[in-house]
Amino acid sequence: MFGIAERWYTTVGGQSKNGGTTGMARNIQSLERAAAMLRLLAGGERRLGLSDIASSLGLAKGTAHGILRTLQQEGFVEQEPASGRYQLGAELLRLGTTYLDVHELRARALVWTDDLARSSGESVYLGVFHQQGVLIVHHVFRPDDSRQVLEIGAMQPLHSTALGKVLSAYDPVAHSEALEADRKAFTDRTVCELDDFEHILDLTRARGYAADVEETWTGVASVSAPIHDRRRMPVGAVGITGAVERVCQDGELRPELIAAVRDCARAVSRDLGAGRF
Amino acid sequence: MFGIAERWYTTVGGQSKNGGTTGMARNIQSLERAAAMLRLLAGGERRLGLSDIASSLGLAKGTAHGILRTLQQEGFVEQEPASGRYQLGAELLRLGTTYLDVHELRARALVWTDDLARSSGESVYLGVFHQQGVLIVHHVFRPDDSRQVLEIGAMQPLHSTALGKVLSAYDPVAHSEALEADRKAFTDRTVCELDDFEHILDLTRARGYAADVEETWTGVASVSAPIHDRRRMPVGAVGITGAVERVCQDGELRPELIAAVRDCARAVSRDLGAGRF
DNA sequence: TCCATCGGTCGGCATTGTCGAACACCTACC
DNA sequence: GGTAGGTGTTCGACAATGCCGACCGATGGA
Repeated sequence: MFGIAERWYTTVGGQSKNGGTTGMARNIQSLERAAAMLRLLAGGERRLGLSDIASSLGLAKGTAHGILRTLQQEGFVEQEPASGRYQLGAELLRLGTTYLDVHELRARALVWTDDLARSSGESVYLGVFHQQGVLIVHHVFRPDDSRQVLEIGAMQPLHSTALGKVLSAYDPVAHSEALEADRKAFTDRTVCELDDFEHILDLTRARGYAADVEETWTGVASVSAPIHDRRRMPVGAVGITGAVERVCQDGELRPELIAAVRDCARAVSRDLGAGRF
Repeated sequence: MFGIAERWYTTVGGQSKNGGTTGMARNIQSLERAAAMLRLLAGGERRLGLSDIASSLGLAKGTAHGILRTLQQEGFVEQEPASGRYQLGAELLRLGTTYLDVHELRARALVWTDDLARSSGESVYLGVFHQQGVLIVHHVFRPDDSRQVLEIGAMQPLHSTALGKVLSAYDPVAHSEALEADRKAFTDRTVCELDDFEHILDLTRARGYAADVEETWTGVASVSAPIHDRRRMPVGAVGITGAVERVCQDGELRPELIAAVRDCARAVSRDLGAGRF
C-alpha cells in the first residue's frame, strides 16, 4: 500500500542521472511482490496458507493468488494438495545449482580448497557477500570420517565469522552493511560494539586475514583471507573452520594454518587473473 | 505474442466455468517472462547480454531491461560490471537450499539413505519428478575416499535411469511425460522404442523396482525403488549407482543390492506415514 | 575516426494486473 | 445436522501499471 504510493513521486522529480549508491529506478511491482513471497516462504519454517501470505504482504487475496498460481506453474512454489498450503518449489533448487555451475570464483577455487582441506586437516568454506551476510558457495569436508552436513547455500553473519569480517573489511558494500546492522551476540566473545568492531576490521586489513575464535559458536574457531579478481576487487573469502583446540595453540591461532589459508586465497586470486604485477 | 492475443478472447466469451483437465486461468505475464529469463540464463553456458535475452524471448529491449533490473535488485540475477552481461544470482542458491531444508521426503530419508550407502558400499541418490526429468534432492557419497562430485540439484532423464523408470512407472504425470518426450539414446543399450519402454515400465511395476545397466552411462549401473506417502501416492525414488562390475554379477543385478534398495524405500515410505493400512 | 552495437532511459498508450466481493469447499463446533 | 468460520479460488471492472519503440551515451573494432 504505502510503498506503492511513495514510488509514484519518483517519476515526477528528476531522476538524478545515476545515483551515487543506488540506481533508484522504478521496478516491476508484481516481480517485487513475487520475490517477497518467495522470501516469506523461505523464512517461515513450515508451509504457509494463502491468507497468511496475503495479509503478511498487505495484498488482497485475489492478487496474492494470481502471483502464487503463476509461481506454481513455473515451479517456484508447490502446493500441498491436501491442505492447499504453499512451499518453495523444486525449480529453485535446479536454478540454484546451475548458479553454482556458472560461478567462476567457485570453479577456480575447487582444486585449491581441496588442497587446503588436505593440508590443514580442517573443513574449508568459500563465501561471497550477499544481502546482509555471507553466502557459502563451496564447502569441503574435514578429511576424516566424521559425520558432517553440507553447508553450501547457508548464510553466515558478517560481524562474527572470519569470512564475514574479511568481506566487511574489503568489500565497501559489505562494510556499510556490517556497520549499519545490529550485531547480535552469539557467544560472550562476540564483538558487538561499533568501535571495537571497526578496530577489528582495521586489524584485518593490516594483517590480510581475519579470525573468529568462539565468537559465533562456542568451541569453534576459523581463519579466513580475501580473494581478489583481476581488477583487485574483493569477490569472496576462503577460510577453514574447526574445533578451537585444533585450530589454536596456547591461545593463539596456529601460524601454519594462517599461512595455508592465505596461500590458498592468493592462489585463487592469481587463478582469477589478479596474479601479475 | 500469439499467446497473448489468444488469451484475450477468454475474457469476452463464456469462461467455461472450470475446464475439465486444466484450470487454464490466466497467469501474470511479467512473472512468466521473468521465469523464462531465468531459465534462459540457466540454459546458456556463459553469461548473456541484454540484447540476446530480449531477442531470444521476443521482447523489446526496454521491457527486458525492466524485468532484469528488478530481478537483479532482488538478487535473482547478477550483472558483471565490466561487460554488463547477466547471469543467475546468489539468491537462487539461498532459496534452493531452503527448499531442501523444508523438503519432508528428504528429511525423512536422510538417515535411511546413509544406512543404505554403508550397507551397499555404493553411492545413493534420492530423486523426485520435476518438469521433464528427475531432480536429485539428496546424494550420499560412496563410502570410500574417492573423489566424487555432489549431484544434488542435477537432473536425470526419465527413460534411461533407474530413478526415472521408477517414477515413470508409478507417477501418472511422469508417465505421460516420459511417453511423449523423445527418448534420446545415450549408449547402445538405451531403450528408446515406445513398446519396449512401456514393457519395461510394466516390468517395473510388477517387480517393484527398476534397473539401469549401462543405459545412461557406459560402465555404470543403478537400481531404484519407489517411495510412497501416507496416501500411497508416489513421491520419489531412491537408488544406488555404481560401477557395473560391482553392482552386477554374472550379468545379473546382485540380489542383495536390490533387497537393500527396496528395504530403504519401504523404510522411508513407512516413515512418511504409509506404514499402516 | 567512423560505424555498429552495446546497455540503459524516457514518454505515451492501452494492456495488464490489481482490487474486493462473491463463490465452492471443508472442518470443527455447537 | 446445522451453522459458523475457515480455507483456496474465481470473477468483473477500473485504472494504474508495465509494455513498446525511439532515443541517449559509451564502448570497441575496423
